[in-house]
Parts: sequence; structure tokens; C-alpha cells
Amino acid sequence: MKATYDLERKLVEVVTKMEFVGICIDAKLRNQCKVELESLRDELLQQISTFTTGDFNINSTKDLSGLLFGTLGITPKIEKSNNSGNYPVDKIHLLKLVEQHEIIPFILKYRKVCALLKFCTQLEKVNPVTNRLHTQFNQIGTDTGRFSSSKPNLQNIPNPKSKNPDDRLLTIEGEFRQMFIPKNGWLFVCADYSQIELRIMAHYSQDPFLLKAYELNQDLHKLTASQIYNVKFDQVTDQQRNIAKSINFGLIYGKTAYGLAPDLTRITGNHHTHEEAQKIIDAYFEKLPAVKNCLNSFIDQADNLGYSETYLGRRRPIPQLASNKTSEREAGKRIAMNTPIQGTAADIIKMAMVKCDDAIKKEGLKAKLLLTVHDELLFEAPKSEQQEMEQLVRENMENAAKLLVQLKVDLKTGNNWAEVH
DNA sequence: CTTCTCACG
DNA sequence: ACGTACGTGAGAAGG
Repeated sequence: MKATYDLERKLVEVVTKMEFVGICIDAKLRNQCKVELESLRDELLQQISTFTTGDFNINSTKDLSGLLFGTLGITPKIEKSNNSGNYPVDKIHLLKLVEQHEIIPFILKYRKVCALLKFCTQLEKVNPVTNRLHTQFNQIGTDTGRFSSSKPNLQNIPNPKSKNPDDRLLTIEGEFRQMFIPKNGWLFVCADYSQIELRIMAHYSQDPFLLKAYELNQDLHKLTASQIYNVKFDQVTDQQRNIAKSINFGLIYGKTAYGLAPDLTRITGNHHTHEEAQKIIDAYFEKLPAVKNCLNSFIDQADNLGYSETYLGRRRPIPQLASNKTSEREAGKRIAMNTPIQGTAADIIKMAMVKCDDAIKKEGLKAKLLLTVHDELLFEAPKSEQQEMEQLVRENMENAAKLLVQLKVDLKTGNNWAEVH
């Protein structure tokens, strides 16, 4: 508890500086995107309007449900309508209806365009005096110890993984992180922890398989796949690796067979039952029993104490574990499995922030920490400080905590936030 | 004030 | 029998 308190107290000054310094936005690119998105939106509204009658509101889930399953006669793919008598019209459900009606892709695209337009609006909140965007970092804003960011939230800027120059919308989406730029003559130095939550799991579980994989710097997901499927490392297919990856990340949240089955269906393109998913999960825990034990001990601990605890002793009460409703207790168990992992990752990056800030001060550098995004730190530095900063950031992040496995950071330098990812 | 939807790690 | 992966913020709609 004291360690957490001391850390948070030192961090206050670092956070204050981040908020005060702010970050440059490329207004020209932002405005360009906005114009293009607005015309896209209007085209889509036009196309959608050919299917509607009367005063239809596309943003109303009630109106949309009525249009799709009433006027247009689409058959819902699920049995039950929700409490308000409407069928769900979220992306997952709409995707299942694309075969049934030509309007579906228009709606999905319209939603995407609207979401991106909201980001444009958020990025217009630059301060007229500094000409920079100043977010608020809520230092103790979450139950796990992570930061949250608001007004505007800079922790949920689009970050598309795939690229396709022919897909205009995907291209625009990729331009949002290009809008974040260093000041004239400076550079961004961006560092993110590689698989920090899985490394923390390796540390807590002391699972020999995980420890060895990280010690030898191996491809963990591929290695996991070779274990689950009982095949040689070199014979693992991309699909098997993707499934293993899905389990590796899912285990941190207490994922169940019912959650894994849709993942399997998505990855393979064939339908998979939860029984199949359960077999894969069983195979996983059979090969990594220490992970299973670790997750169970997280639950037992939280059950006995009434709270979960992180590396630094940060506590989170979990009253759900005492509920007399099974579903709430199950939810409590998942929280108890996840909190020590997610919360420890938060402890570590917070320690790294203080260390980096101290080191910059000590070396008399001009570089500034601008953003913190869960497992990533973004700095702005004069070109002359590039090499020293790259070394300083890596050193201080990788040595922020001493775990049984090495912490590893991926680091890039560049001229906008997209470039350093 | 809550629900839905959608963006991020 | 229950519901099924954790943690956030924002805007629109609906009650």
C-alpha cells in the first residue's frame, strides 16, 4: 500500500507536466479528413434514405430495428428480442445479415464514418494559446490502477492494423495518428512494452513453459500452438498460431469456452461448438498447469481477503465474489483473475514514467513525455537528443521492475504517431 | 440516468 | 440456473 501511495505521489508531478505540455495536431490533415468524411456520410445517408419512409432516425436503434425487421422484412438470426422489444442492431449482429439485404453494408459504413467524424471533433479542442491539445489524464481513474484520459480521450485514437490503399475509409482511419505530430524540428520517440501482461503471467505463475519461452525470446503464440496441437514448432500453421494467440490473451480475462468458440469460428471460417473450444482450453491447461494454479490462487486470495492485489500492493475490492447470484460471482472471479495482471502492468508503466522523467531531468534534456496509453509512452525530443533518448527510455522502461522474466520494449522514432507504431 | 454503439489497450 | 473476456470515454437516444 505504501509503495503504491509513494509512486502515485511522485507521479502527480509527471502527469501535471504532461497535461500542461499537450501535443501538436496537424490541423490541415484533420480538416481535410473531416471534409471528406462529411461528404461520405451524406452520400451514405442518401443511399440509406431510398429504403426508408417517414421520419426515420438512423441513429435510433429502435427505428433501425423496426426498419430492418419490420419494413424490410429481414429475419433476425437470434431467437429472443431484447428487453425493449427490439432486436440487436450492433455490428456483430448486422454482419450476420449482409446476405439478406443490400442496406446492411451502407449502415455499417455510415456508423464507421460517424465514429471517425467524432474523432475529428475531439481533435478540434486545441488550446488557442498553446496551439496544442491538452488532454486530462485521470491518474486513479480506473479500478485496476490504469490511467484514463478525457476531454478529449487520447487513449482511443484509431489504430488500424491492416492497410489497403484501395479502401478509402481504412486509409482515412489510418490518418488519425498521422495528425499527432512533434513540434518543429523535433521527433517522436515511442516505446511500448512487448506482451507485458503475458510476461506478468509468466512471473506470477512461474510456469516453466512461459519462463523458458521468454528467456529464449521465442515466438510464444507459435510455441503455445505447438503444445496445444502436439505438433513440431515448424509445423504450426498460421491458423493454429492465431488460435493460440487468442487463448494466450484470453486467459488473462478468464475467458471461457463460450467466449472462445466464436473466436474459433471467426479465425477458421467454420462453425465451432463450445465443446470443441473446451477441448482446446483443456489441452492448454494440461500443458501449462502452473497457469491454471496461478489463476485459481488469484481467485482464492481475493475470496479470502475480499480484494485483489498488484505487484506494488495496490488493492481492488471485489464485492461480487460474495454475491448470492452465480453470474455475479463468476464475473467477480474473472475480475480477480485479471486485476493482478492488468494492475501490475499499470504499476510498472507508472514506475517507468517516474524513472524516465527523473532521468530526463538528471541528464538536462529538453525531451518531454506527452502521452501514456496503457503499455506505451510517447515522448517528444529535439533531433539532437534522439540517440540519448532512445537509450534512456529503453533502459528505464525495461528496468522499471525486476520480474522473473525480462521486460522488453519495442521502440521507434519518427515524425508522427502513425509512423512510430 | 441508463442503454446502445464504437474507438483504444 | 446463470451467462459467458478485463479495463476505459464519448455521443445519441430513450425513459
